[in-house]
Amino acid sequence: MTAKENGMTFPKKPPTRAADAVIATLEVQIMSGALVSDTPLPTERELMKQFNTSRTVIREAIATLSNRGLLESKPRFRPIVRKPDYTAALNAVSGAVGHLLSERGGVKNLYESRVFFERALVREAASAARRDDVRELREALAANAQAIDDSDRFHATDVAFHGVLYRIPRNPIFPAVQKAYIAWLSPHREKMLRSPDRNLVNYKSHERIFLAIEERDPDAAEEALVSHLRAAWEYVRVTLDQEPL
Amino acid sequence: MTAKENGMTFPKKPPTRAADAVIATLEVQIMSGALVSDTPLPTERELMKQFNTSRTVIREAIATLSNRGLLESKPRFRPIVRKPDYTAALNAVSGAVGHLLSERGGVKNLYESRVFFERALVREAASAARRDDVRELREALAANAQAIDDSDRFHATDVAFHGVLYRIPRNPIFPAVQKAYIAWLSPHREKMLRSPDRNLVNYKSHERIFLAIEERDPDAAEEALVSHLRAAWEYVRVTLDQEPL
DNA sequence: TAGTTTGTTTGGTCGTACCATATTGCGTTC
DNA sequence: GAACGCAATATGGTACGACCAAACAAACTA
Repeated sequence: MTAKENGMTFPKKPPTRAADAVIATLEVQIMSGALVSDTPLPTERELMKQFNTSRTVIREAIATLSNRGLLESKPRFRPIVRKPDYTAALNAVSGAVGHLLSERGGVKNLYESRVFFERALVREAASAARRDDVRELREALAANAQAIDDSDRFHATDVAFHGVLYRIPRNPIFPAVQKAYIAWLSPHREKMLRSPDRNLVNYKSHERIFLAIEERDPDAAEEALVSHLRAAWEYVRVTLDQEPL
Repeated sequence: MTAKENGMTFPKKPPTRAADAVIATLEVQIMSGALVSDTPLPTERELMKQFNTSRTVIREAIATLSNRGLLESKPRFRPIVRKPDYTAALNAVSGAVGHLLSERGGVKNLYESRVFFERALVREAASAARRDDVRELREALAANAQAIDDSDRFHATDVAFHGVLYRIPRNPIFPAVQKAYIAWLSPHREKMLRSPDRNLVNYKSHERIFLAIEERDPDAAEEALVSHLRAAWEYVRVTLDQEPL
């Protein structure tokens, strides 16, 4: 009698790994808050008693959860529980994306997607920004202006200015997207030399964008944003000495 | 002689796990093509000879790479090498995103981001679509029309129609984004009842979008897209019986 | 030749052991 | 009594060896 005829077992046996159970349970405990965020996980030997399984399984589960971003494990320390937000989620792909960026056109594709996204952002801002948003944007612009002489501070205020744009639609996903762009593109940005001259040019661009938004002119805002980012891209490309991106 | 006195030990020893070396090596081999995509990895016992290490380390490395998306491992089969593309990258976040969706407003945020993204897509299509793009869109629309009576086929052609929009900017990231949206939102879509009536309404929306694009009218295209997706959302929301999304 | 059986390979799990480092706790010293 | 230093312990990282069950491959039978 073969297994086939025997029991009307599941048509498909669920190939369930023991580790999966542990993973699932821990996952639920983390997401439900039973395991508090930012606190260390119980020790491995504790968990193996708890789940009545071997350390192998526990360690595999920890590795998996760690790679999924629900745990943060440093070499010789207890893993830290991390209830992920959208930022962490996007962060989890950073490894895979890193490779894509190293391929031909990878960075350009990502940068173009950013331009595409921010174009839509400034249109949205120009047509739907609240008074508070405009004020916030104005303040970010002012801070940007005062940092023209200080390239480090300029970069920070630059990011902050764009960050306001990402917040205006009030969708928590968007700021996470910005962080992802920053994480993935900044390594390339850092290669470009900074100078007050460039800062001034960029500030002027920000000013144009802001004014267009303030005047509720989506087309002008989009155009300003595009020329701003395209120019920055050209600058990066040239600075990197024709490196085939 | 202890290891301490012996080697001119680094001021900071890089907390290098043995598994990391294996991971790095395999990573390079996969990305460089030395390990061909879609082929099975060598057996674990083979790898442990190759790297002169224990199976423990090999398995940890496999688990890590698997979670990073460079390997695809089914329960009792050899892991399959997968050189990741953007789709795989976004796929890697699906786990974390899944939980976010279950929280209040999660699905709505994601859906809104899709609306936001596709708004920009149709604008782009209306202003920059090539003749071929328009033709492709027309064909997708025709296929959509012929599937109104068949809800399953309608859904497929619906996705395909939107898919053309994602391809028009010719950025490989975008189709990956669409796949991610489909994967994350379709579970909710499946809850809604389908009917030729709804299909007809949706088809009409697609038609409006197409015509606006054909006439190179970004504003009209955007408006048509927004009303299309917002209506679909309302329908989902109502169908789900006020479930707090 | 087709289908079955048997033997081997291989991934999944387990237990134990050992090392190096973190952590803890105790005892010394000021 | 508090601060410091040092030893004991706890804990994570690695390794070895074993067993099981499923998958795979080969031999075998009808």
